[in-house]
Amino acid sequence: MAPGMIYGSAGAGATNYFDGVRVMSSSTTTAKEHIGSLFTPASSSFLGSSSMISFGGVNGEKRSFFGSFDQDDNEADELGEYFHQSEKKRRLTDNQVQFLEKSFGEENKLEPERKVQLAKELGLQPRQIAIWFQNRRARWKTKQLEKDYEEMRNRYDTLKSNYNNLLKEKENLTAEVFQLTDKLVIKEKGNGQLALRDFQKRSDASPKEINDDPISRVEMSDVPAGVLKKQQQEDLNSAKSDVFDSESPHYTGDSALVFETEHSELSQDDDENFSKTMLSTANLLGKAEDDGYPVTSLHLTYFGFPVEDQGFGFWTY
DNA sequence: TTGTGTTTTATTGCCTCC
DNA sequence: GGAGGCAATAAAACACAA
Repeated sequence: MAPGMIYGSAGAGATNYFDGVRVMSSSTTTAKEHIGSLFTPASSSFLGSSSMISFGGVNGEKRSFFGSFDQDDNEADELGEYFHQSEKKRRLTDNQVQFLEKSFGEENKLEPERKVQLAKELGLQPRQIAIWFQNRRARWKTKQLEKDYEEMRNRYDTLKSNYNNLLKEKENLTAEVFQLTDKLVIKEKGNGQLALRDFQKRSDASPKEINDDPISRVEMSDVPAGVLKKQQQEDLNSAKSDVFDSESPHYTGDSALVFETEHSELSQDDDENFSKTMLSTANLLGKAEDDGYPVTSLHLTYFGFPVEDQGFGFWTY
């Protein structure tokens, strides 16, 4: 705003303010002209308006009003200083701001009556009160947004932390499963009792039977190709165990191998589900591998899958 | 003292409501 | 159509480091 202008000049189609009231007009008459005709220095009710009139040459100096403000000064001195500021934008006094803040705290919207009342009490233009409230609402909104953002970020951080903890827990549990599996394998090795007596039953179960089973069918899609291939090989009786060598006392010269595990103790009914269990196991191993846990030939071997790579095979474990 | 960033006051244009 | 709210913006006032 140019110095000396009162709430904006009346340019073509411009918005003007007369005594705090917004005037939408194309008139070229400036608000100053209106105010000037009404200005009466003795009128206390016009103090606010006078604050918006150019004081160029009255004081000549620019001074920091807030910086020099003494809290002990009375209201009159304060207003006096207020009006002695230069013609440009003037900051409200501490007392004025305090008063407005208090009012804003009570209600952040401004009814017309309240606006006029505040303007009278503070010696300001009603329009100035309206502007102050508008700007104050904008500041409040910004602060509120920052607060909301901070709150959401904290919630996100908490969720993320919980997620990471769960992930870690899952990793630990998976590692534990593998450790226990390894121990079981070692235990089996110690017993040295690998049985093949169930071999015949299992080898009788054709791949078709397995794949026709609804449970197996669902799980088949999750079995890694490599593991599946081995399983199919086994089921087709086309592969010869590479784990047992021909000199092993348990070697029968037949294709698949079966360890002597709890499986051998299973009932006839349970045994029929053995192939399904094998697929489930393969599924588990495949998932573990997907999760980044190395599935060794040891694991495959333990669960009854033929393993070709003997670099770290069963007997040398 | 000066440059620069922040805050405050005020304007403008658009929108909604009555 | 007028009054008032809001977002975007301008510009003065202010704070502060170099």
